[in-house]
Formats: sequence, C-alpha cells, structure tokens
Amino acid sequence: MKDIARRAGVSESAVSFALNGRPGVSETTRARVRGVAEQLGWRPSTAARALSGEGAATVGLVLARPAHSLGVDSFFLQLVSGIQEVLAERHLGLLFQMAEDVADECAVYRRWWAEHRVDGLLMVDPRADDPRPDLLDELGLPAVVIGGAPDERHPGLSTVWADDAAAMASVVDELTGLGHRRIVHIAGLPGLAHTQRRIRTLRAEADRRGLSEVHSVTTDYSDAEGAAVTRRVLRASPPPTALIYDNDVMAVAGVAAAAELGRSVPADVSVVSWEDSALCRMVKPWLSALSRDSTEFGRTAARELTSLLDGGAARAVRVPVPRLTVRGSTGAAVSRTGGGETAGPG
Amino acid sequence: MKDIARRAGVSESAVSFALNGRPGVSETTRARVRGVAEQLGWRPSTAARALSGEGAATVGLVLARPAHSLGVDSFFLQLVSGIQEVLAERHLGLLFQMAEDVADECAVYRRWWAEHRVDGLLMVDPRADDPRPDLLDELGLPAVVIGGAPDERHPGLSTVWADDAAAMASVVDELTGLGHRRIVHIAGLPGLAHTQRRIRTLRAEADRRGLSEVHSVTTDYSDAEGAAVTRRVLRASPPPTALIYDNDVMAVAGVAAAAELGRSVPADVSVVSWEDSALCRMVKPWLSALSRDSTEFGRTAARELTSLLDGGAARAVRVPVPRLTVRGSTGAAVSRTGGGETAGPG
DNA sequence: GCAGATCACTAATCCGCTTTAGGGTGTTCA
DNA sequence: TGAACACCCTAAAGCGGATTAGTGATCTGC
Repeated sequence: MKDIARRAGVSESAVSFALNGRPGVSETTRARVRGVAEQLGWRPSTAARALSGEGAATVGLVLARPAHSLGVDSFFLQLVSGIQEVLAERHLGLLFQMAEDVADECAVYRRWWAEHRVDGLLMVDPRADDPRPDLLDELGLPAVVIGGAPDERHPGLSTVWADDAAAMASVVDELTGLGHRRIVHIAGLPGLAHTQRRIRTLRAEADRRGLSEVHSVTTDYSDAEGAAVTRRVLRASPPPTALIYDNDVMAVAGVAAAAELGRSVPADVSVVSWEDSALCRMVKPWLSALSRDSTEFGRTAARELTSLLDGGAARAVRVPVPRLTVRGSTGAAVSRTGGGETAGPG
Repeated sequence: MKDIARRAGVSESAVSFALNGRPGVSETTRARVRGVAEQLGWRPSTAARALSGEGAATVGLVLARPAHSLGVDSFFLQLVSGIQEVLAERHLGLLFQMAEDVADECAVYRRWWAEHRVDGLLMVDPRADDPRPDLLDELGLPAVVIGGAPDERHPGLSTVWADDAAAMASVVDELTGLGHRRIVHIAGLPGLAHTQRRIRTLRAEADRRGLSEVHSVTTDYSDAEGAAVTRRVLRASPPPTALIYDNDVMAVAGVAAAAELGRSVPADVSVVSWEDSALCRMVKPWLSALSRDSTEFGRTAARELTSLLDGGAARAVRVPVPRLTVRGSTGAAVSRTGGGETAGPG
C-alpha cells in the first residue's frame, strides 16, 4: 500500500479511502489510485484488515464424522459446492475442518472464535439435544444451521431446512396408494435431528392411517448395516412389503441383500431411497428416490450466512420439499404370508 | 493479552515471552502467566500473529471440478480426512475452495498469495501441461502436488504420488495370466496427468507382451459415459474380454451396461475397477479393484507440506502401489467370436 | 568493593490497514 | 472583506501480537 501511495503521489490514507469507496478523495485521484493498485495486482492483506476490525473474511464449516464412516457420499460435496458459489462471489474464504465428534467440533468452534479466525459458521448434521447452538449463542458467532428444524430457543441462529415431515408423508402416501401396509423405515443415525423427525412423522402418518405394522430401525448409514438390517426385517413373518432407506447407499445395499434372500424388487418388496444420486441408477431396477437440490441447499445456507454477516436478522428458510421420483423399485404390494420362494423379475 | 498481563502483574512483552517459550522470563513467572492464559481460555489472534510475520497458520486446497461433475465420490473426502488429521495436530487451518477450471484455480492461488491468506498449498488433480506448478514457483508458495509424478522441472514443489505404472502392470499381469488378450481401458479425463500415465503404461505393457488388441478410451469419469463407452466397445467384433475402469463409478455402471447387452461378468467379460470403495461391493459379482489408502495418502501429503513449512527440502514421496484385490468380477478369458447371445450367470 | 556479566523484566517499534482528527485551499454569503 | 463552510488530503493512533533495545537488580570474579 505504501508502494501505491508513493506511485500515485498521495498518502496511504488517501489510498485507503480511494480503494474502499470512502469519501474524502476526488474522483480523479480515486481513479488514479485504482489504476496503480490494479497494475500492481495489489490485494489487501486479510490479516491486516482483520486486525483493524474488518473481520476475517472467512466462514467456518466443521464436519464431525469419524473418518472411517466417510463412505461414498454425494450430498456433502454438492452442498459445499453450492456454499462456495455464494462465498466466492463475496471473496469469503471457507475454513474447513473435520472432527471426531460433536465435543471435538465444539472445541474447534471455541478455538476459531478465540483466534478470531472466522466471522461466522455453517453448522451441519444438527442432532437431538445438540450442544452446538447453545455454544454458538454463547460465543455470539453468526451461524446458520443446515438441515435443522426451526428452533425458537435460539433466535440468533438462522436455519435452512427441508420439510422432512412433508416428504415422509408423500412417501407414505405413495406406498399406501400402492397397497402397502407393512412398511419398515431403515433410518440413519439415531442421534441426528432429522432422523428423529422422520421417525416421528412416519409414526404419526401410520397412526393416522391405522397402520400398525410400520416402524423404524436406526443404523449408522453404512452399506453393511443397511444390508444387515434388510436381511433381519425381511426374515420377519410376515415380512414388510416396502422399505424406506434414509440414504442411497443403504438402499442399494438393501436391494442386494433382498436379492440374496430371493426377494425381488419390486415384486416382493418395494424400495424407496431418501437421497437421489447416480447410485440409484446403477442398480436394477432403478431406485425410486427422494430428490433434492443439494447445491441449491448450500447456496441458500451461504446466502443466509452472508445476510447475517451484513447485519441481517436471523430467520428460518425452508427449501423445497424433496420430491419423490418414482422409478422401478416401487410397485403394488402383494400379500404374502411367509416363505422364501422367489418371484421372477418384474 | 493485556488482560493476562494485568492479572499476572507483568508487561505484555513478558506474557509474549512466557507463552511462546522464549527466554527472558523466570520459570515461575512463565508458569503463572500460562495459568492465567489457560484460565482465560486465551488464544492468540491469528490475524495479529500473521501481521507480525508468523504466517497465516493456514494452508489452502482448491478443487477444480465443475459442480455438476461432482458425483458419488469416496476418494476426495478420504483424502481430506487424512490431511486434516495432520493439520489439526499443528493447529493449521485448511482453507478450501472450489473452482470451475484450472485457470480459475490459478486466480485463486494468486489472490490467496496476495492476501497472505495461506502459508502453503496442496494441489490436486495435476494435469498434463499444467500451469499451476509454474505459478506456484513464481509465487514462491510452499506446495505439495498430490498425485503427480516427480517433476524435476519444479525443484521447489514436493510430490506425493502412487506408482500408477506399477499398478497398471500388475493389473495387466493378472488379466493376461487369466488368458485375456483383448483388453479395453476405460480411462478418466484425458487432461489429467495420471490418466496419461496409465494409458502410456498400458500401451507399453501391451507392446511388451505382443498384444495388439489393447487400447484406452478416455471419458469424463461419469456413470453415464462409463456405460456408454462400455456399450460401444462391447459391440465391437470381436469384443474385448476384459475392461479396466479408471474409477469405481464407471465400473459399476459398466457392469450394468454389459448386463443389458446380455454379457455376464466375469463369464463373458472381466472387470477391474481402479478405485475400491463400498460401491465395488454393492454389485454382483463384487468387483475386483485396486485398493489404496486414501486417508494415508492425505496424511502423507499434509506431512510433506508441514515439513516444507518448517523449512524442509522439497522431495518426492511415493506411497504404496495400489494393490489389486481380486473379487468375483475377474475370471478366465473365453474365446468368442462375435455376436450377442447370452451366457448364463457364472 | 567495584567493574562486568547475567538475569528478569519493561518500553518502544513494527507488521499493513482503517479510521479519526485535523490542516490547508477555495468558494460562498453577509 | 471576513466568517462559515466545503472539499481534498495528510498525520497519527490503534488493532493484537512479536521483537528489539534497553533498564535495573543481582551475581560473579578478582
């Protein structure tokens, strides 16, 4: 900046005014300074800016999943891609970190806060009884909760959420319309807030329709557990005629497990995946799946955060309800009593 | 820091000395200051530290893949997970950004450099004729190239690489051992350095063995292109008896495409996936695949970068050669002349 | 018993930028 | 013609640490 000042023949303060659009310099001087700065390829040091009270120009994102449970995943990168799109426009950096668990994640939040490393945070995978919102309140960091339900106890936090309840209802609608009355929901991690929302909604929908043989089983999202749980529930007597999987990985693994037991999809059992991706089109039959635009989800979250950083009020934004794309894995329910014989391919 | 100084009854300089292990304070004072700092949960502001010449305590990573081509992926998150493990130990932050293409990525490098945002960079997806190493040289940023071949033209850059040539040779060994003589390699993006290395090696191995019906086809790594190319090459006369896919997604899509054409795996055609993941165990038969430890790959890369940041010399580190895990998708070659009739399941 | 060295600590400067408080100059109006 | 007021610009302080140059006080050696 000294360089610019010297070459433009003005003081450093004038340079600062000129480059930041502040009043106090003539338009001609401003243009000259801008020219010199551009020519020198100058960019303000974020450290210096941060130190003089402008904030770190960075937002943080922590992913608390143990490394080994990081499997095939499409959602997260799509989400981050959308986030980046919005952040890049404003030249905001994204500080990314992985953590072992939520406690670890909280420690990261505290450290980042103490080090003035971030101006705001994006929080993913909200849980039932989550300590993070309280912490964020305490630290006073602007933050957006991604995928949580609106939470009136934390008026300072913005929330971007999809209406799982409505989506679950639409799936149940579709399945009962096809005649299914015995449905098992192979859910994800029990601790996650959206897992619990889905389980609650399923129960409510079942009660409303008088279906007694509908329940949820929680898992760790892995293909292994997806397959194991599928085998277990399909061996019940009578077995369910429809399975709802909380992610695509388990759904695909479940179809394979069903095939091993001699059950064909959708003749013997219908399958719905709560997450659409290329995976759903890699098995036969293609999986009926709930689709959402994860990239747009990310964009929305990032926009909410920038709005918060600009001093906007916190709010809850709902993204479109995931829509069920019906493909080949859902069909009419057949009544069957028990057994193991195989039907032919549908 | 003023607070600490006041509460400990010493000057701010003394606090700085005490907390940074510099001589100039007594051990008792040092302990007292440390106690106060800990009690206050104090952490130095990265901005201030950076401004006084300590560096930004941050390394950067840019992923230049268009958002839409971000599909199901296991490699990248595993890699980042390993990187984080090492960086977290040293309290180094990871600044992450997505870019549209390499030119965009270069712009990000320049900006980060000008803004003093990062102390070093991790560069992924090296390409043939890549402008990034030159740029990194020019900017003088410590950097590690992940997945490139050692490059003597850029002595300042460290490289962490897997020996694709050896891995490809092992695959060709396995396949020719099974009697395959017509092999098609369904490769990834033509611009990537490792794609070209694999293609070159395959050609060399084929020449060495006198196999004339061996070639590579490049794709965009997507399931769609994987399937399309599979259909095309299997319709050739005579068709290949073995297919090598450059990633798991295409391999799985390819198996499905083969099935549509009435070719069964491995009876009619053997399949090898160059990337192992849960995906490879979601299809029947399970896919023979080249496995590597992506997390360890990330750890190694991060360690090289920290070593560079500590003033260590740049070097090329080779990680273990990906090992072929033989599963059900590879079998003995059958000679067939043309046609479309189907063999039964193997 | 006194110079010189050592030790424990403080004062002052700097990093690069923003911002507040002035300081000239020129114009306007009484 | 002088006061009031814009207008452009400069000087200086401050952000939170690290660092360098001191400053007393205690210790060492002769």
